[in-house]
Parts: sequence; structure tokens; C-alpha cells
Amino acid sequence: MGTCCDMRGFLSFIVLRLISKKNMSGDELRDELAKRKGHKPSPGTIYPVLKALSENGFIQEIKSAGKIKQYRLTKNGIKELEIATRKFCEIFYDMEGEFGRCLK
Amino acid sequence: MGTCCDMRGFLSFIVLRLISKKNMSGDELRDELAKRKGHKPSPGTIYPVLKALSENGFIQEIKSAGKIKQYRLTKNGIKELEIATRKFCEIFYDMEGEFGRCLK
DNA sequence: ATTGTAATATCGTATATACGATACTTATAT
DNA sequence: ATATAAGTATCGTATATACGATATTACAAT
Repeated sequence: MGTCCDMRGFLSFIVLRLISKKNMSGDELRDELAKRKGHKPSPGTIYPVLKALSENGFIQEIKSAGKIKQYRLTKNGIKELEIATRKFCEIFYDMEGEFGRCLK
Repeated sequence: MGTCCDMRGFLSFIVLRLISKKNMSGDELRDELAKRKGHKPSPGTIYPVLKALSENGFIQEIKSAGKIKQYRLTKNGIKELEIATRKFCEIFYDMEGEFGRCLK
């Protein structure tokens, strides 16, 4: 029963953004999210998101030999990320000044 | 069926943050959220959030004569907002540079 | 007093995010 | 070949966020 402000949400956005910087696998994403959120999200969190993003045509599996599946953004994914980034900035426009204070 | 990145989430955080800047009512919050998100959230969205924040002791109703209930942050609310703000910055630390680009 | 309206409250429902448990797949070690 | 381990996938469940519809409350207007 997260008190309030459990900071849930925007997972698809974060995933799109991370993959846009570097092709990544589900496990790599989990590790990166762990760094940011403080704990590693469960497999049941990340893989359904990757599946949905894939089915919606925003990311694409890179053919790889092993068991690890890496994903890259598609053109639609790039477009979607641009739109989502603008929305994010409009919603949180007044957070810009907070980063310096928080991440001293 | 929001494609992806429906930017849902962090509502309690946003509400706490808005009230921290200025005591506000449910309807004022809906208007401010409309500016940021592009559409006014339904009553069924905002009032349950205010109720929960109130029950958790993060906000407090200001006694007012009319039908409008204004809320202010409690001490616990201020503390909670600080914690949540730091979390936000840790999760989205690399968004700092995007604001300038997006909100030209 | 009655009517109207604005703000608040509640209900049923839907979805993204979240967990832990379990199962499947593939590479590696023995 | 067999066992182990890592990465992926799926299942059942829970919660915050979201809607629209409806109900309630309280002031305002006539």
C-alpha cells in the first residue's frame, strides 16, 4: 500500500528513451531501471512492456544468436518518443530547476 | 487503448507539488492539470486522489465558508514531497536538458 | 420557496504498471 | 548427456490512475 507518490508510471516512456540511447535487452533495461528507481523491476513488469511496445511497432528485436534479445527503436518509435518527450516536458515543465538541487 | 506512453502516473506527486506552491481546490487542480496535460481530468480522477492524500495526512482541508474546499500541505506532506521530488530527479535525471529543446 | 448551477463525492469499469511464482529457452559446465 | 544457470515469457493478483455517469451539497438568482 504505497503511501502516496509511489512514482509508478511512464515505464513505456522510460524504456523507449533508454532504447533510443542504446540498443538494449530486457535484462539490461531492468539493471538500468534499478539504478534509477532503487530496485530492479520484476520480469513480470518489463517483458510485457517490451511485448506491447513491439506489437505496437515502436521497437524491434535485433536478430541475435543467443538467448539475449536486444531491441532497437523503429521509425515509429522515434516519432512516438518525440511526442512523448514533448508531453513530458509540458507536464513537468517546472521541474527543470529541481534537478540541480536534488542531484548535488 | 492508449498506444503507448499515455503518460499516466505521478498524479499524487503533481497534486502535492501544485498545492505546495499555492493552496488549491479540486477544481483549480483540474484546471492546472488541463493546462499541462491538454485535457481536464474527470472529477472521478481528482477527488479520490485528494481524499487519499488527505487520509494519509499529506494535505489538509482549509476551513472555508463556501462549497469550495481548498487544501494546503501538512508538515508530512512537505516531507513526502521532498522525498518524491528526489526520487523523480533520480529516475528522470537525464531529462534536464530536454526542457529547453521541447519548450522553445 | 424554487430553480439553477458550480463544486464536490461516489460508483462501476478499464488500463498501465507492479509483484512474485512458475515455466520455457538457450548456452555453458561437468 | 545431463545439470546448471541466465535470460525470457507468462500467469494471477494488486494498485494508482483514468473515464463517464450519477448523486450530493451549497451558494445564487429569480
